[in-house]
Amino acid sequence: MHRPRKEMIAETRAKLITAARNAFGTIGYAEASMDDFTASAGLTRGALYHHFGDKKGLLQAVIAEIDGEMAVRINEIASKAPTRWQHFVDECTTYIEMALEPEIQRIMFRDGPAVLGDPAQWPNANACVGSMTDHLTSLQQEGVVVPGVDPETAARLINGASSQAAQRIANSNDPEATSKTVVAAFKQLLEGLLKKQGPQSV
Amino acid sequence: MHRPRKEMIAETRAKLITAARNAFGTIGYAEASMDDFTASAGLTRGALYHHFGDKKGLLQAVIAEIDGEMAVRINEIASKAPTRWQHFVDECTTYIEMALEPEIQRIMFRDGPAVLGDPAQWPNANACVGSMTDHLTSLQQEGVVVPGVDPETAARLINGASSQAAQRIANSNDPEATSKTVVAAFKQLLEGLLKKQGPQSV
DNA sequence: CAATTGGCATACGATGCGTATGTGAATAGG
DNA sequence: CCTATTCACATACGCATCGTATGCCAATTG
Repeated sequence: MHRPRKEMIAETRAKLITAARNAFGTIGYAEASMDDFTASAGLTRGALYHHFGDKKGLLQAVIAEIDGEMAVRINEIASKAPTRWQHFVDECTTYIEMALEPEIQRIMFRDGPAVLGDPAQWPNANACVGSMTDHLTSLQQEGVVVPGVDPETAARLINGASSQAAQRIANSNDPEATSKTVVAAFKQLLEGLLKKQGPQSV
Repeated sequence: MHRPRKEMIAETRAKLITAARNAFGTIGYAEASMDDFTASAGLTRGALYHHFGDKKGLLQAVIAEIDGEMAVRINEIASKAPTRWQHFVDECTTYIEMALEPEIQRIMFRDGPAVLGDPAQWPNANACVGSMTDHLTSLQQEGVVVPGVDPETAARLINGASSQAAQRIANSNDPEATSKTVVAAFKQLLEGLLKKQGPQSV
């Protein structure tokens, strides 16, 4: 019987990540007491330090998990759109939709950068940008996107605009209406990447 | 002699703000000990609590000061460009340049949002966005910018892209070269706001 | 079955925070 | 000019949280 041991360990890690994710996503990283949320998982800080080194290490694990989930959702969008460009646009709007969740805003956009620094430097947490970069690269090779721009750079800039878009919608009095306005402006900005004439010809 | 009293008070406030700004901008908000940086200003936490209520209140004051300085620099750029659109673009690139400073990245883009929430909701700290919004509104009325988009929304999205642009340049191995690439991509995105044909006719 | 690993808890010291309270100097009123 | 009061700021205390050092028990290994 080799499994129970390994299973229990994995379960402990998962419980810690889940408990921390709940705490970080609601009251925030700084306000989350390690004693409190480890206790809510039926554990102590001893387990936390053993598995993740410190509070920042646990945050990294939480972020890696969320990033993975976001990447899955981004990739699920695939191939429903009539053109590759439209597909890319859909990907972006999906990203904005995900970014509407308070947990994602708090952990990925606010506390994460404050504690771990520039998100672009995070290990194991750039799946979404990677996906967008790939698509931009393809679109550029196909002649849909203007040749001058660096795909990864563009993906990063779009990411920044996306997160602002999501925050604006989420903090609005009328999210439904604001969403229309914001997404329209966002798509307009994306138009800047298109070659003049014939975006829908590919 | 009514002055010395008021002057001393103002000086105390200024010293606290300056000391906090240095601490927040270098080691970061969370790591900055109130005992330490008040002492470095020749004061104690008593003065801090008296004037600013708590650590967050002091951060708000620091942010208001930085925002004011950024707005001044943005407005100084005025009227050097041949067209109003070019003027707006220059404003954006100036914003990116300012955002290259580690102190601004740390306080305005990372710690600030984590501690005080969405920057769009900050009181007394939206001068830059306000300025950009005004220019976009004018440009739209003049027919340079496409009519559909909401100016403030667009300004916010551009702001998000700008901060990403700055972070990418600042964290690059070769900031000079990266700056060219990033600014080029950024300007390309801005093109999306222009009406087709004749951007330089106004 | 004995030895050892390691997953996790407990205990301790240190640090930083918020509040309550104290103090001395500057102002205002008579 | 003298007294009372305000108020800017310091000091003192208790509490929460963190990191580390240590201990224990179950599970694996040979």
